[in-house]
Amino acid sequence: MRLAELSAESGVAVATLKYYLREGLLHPGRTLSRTSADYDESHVDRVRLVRALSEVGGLSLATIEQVLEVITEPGTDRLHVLEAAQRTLVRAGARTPDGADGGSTQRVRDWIERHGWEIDPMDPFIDDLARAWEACDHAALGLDEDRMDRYAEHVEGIATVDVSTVPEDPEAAVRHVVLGTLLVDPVLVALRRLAQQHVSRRAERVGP
Amino acid sequence: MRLAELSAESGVAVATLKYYLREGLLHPGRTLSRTSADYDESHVDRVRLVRALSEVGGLSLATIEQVLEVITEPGTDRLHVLEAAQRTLVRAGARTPDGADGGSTQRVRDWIERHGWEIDPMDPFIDDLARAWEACDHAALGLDEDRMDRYAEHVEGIATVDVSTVPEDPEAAVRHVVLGTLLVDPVLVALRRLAQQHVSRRAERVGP
DNA sequence: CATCTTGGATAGTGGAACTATCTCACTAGC
DNA sequence: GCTAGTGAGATAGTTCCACTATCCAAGATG
Repeated sequence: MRLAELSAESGVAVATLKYYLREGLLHPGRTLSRTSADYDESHVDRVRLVRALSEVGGLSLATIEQVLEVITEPGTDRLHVLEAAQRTLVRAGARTPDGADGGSTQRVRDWIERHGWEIDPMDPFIDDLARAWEACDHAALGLDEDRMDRYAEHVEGIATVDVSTVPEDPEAAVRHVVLGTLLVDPVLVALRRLAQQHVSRRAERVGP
Repeated sequence: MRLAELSAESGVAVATLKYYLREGLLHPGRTLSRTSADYDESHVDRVRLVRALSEVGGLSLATIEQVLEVITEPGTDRLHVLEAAQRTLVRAGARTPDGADGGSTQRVRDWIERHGWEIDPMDPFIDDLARAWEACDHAALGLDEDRMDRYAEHVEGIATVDVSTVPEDPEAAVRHVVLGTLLVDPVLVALRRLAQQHVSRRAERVGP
């Protein structure tokens, strides 16, 4: 198919597709002549994935490029699947260069240990959690360790579902973990809003 | 305190604080003379909140302005606390103007009904969920209704914790719900990453 | 053959979030 | 009192990002 057809198929403007080609987000089509190239289903899929990561996942195009690099690159050996995926996710989530201060990071490490989770103490998501927790503190939301325990219990259930659905094939696994993490996040966020509605409505009916 | 002190206290550049003042994100200090104004703790808190919503929550300054408007505005009556909060959150989460197509929205409505949640069929988060779910479909992540049920079960637990921690006072409640939703999202996202690590490591030790 | 597309290259646009400069009143030190 | 320096406010400029519009030459189309 030609670029204009790819545009029609994916709903993305031709000029934008050219831009994606330039930026390396979209692999070039098979050049037929100086004025025509052939694109196939893989291009449609790719464009849709880029749009999904951008619009639903909220990632920047630069980040998307890195994500694509990892999930399309073969040669990840079986043992390091999750490791590779996590490394990608770390870079995908990188927001500000400045980390949380040492104190709040230590609080997270302590909490993890007390909670009984087996996590590498240098895991970069510890820093993310520390920053997010700290922000809740400043806003006086009363997010204490007890409430964190209760959240963690439910999140562990979610993670169990996540892990149980990872395919055997190592290459598919990296793709699944990376995309499953990035794209399911918004699903869970929306579910949380809906569940809050349901729960509070139920409480209202039962309560006063 | 003077603007320079507020800057030192909050770690935000003076020029940026001036910009926030111009944009109405920061309430003006008490003007002492043509060349000095007095800022207090409320300003420090406000700046930290803006930074938290921006850096941790990933909101745009325009959105933050709307959020601040709602949580600082008094006069929300007791009954409409959650409604007001949800309306704010809808606007806070608004990304792209185009919604999901009718089919995938209907699937979400059907799923909600089968799942037994009591949700307004016109709730705007249904559209968010539809879009996010659709994106997972395109990526072939195998997110079927069964897996959605399992996610929902755990998310309901999270929402129960959320609702149980909302304060009685209606004004405090709006603030708590809005900020608690926006700022705790990143906490849960980070927790999910860590929990995946923990769960998969545990599975590895038990399994092959 | 004349016209219309197409792919590729280059430059321009608009919005967001700052940042730098300028002016002028005020204040502190002498 | 006088001068040097600082702070507040206003204005204009910068940087980055994600596109978008224009141009051109080669090739397809009628």
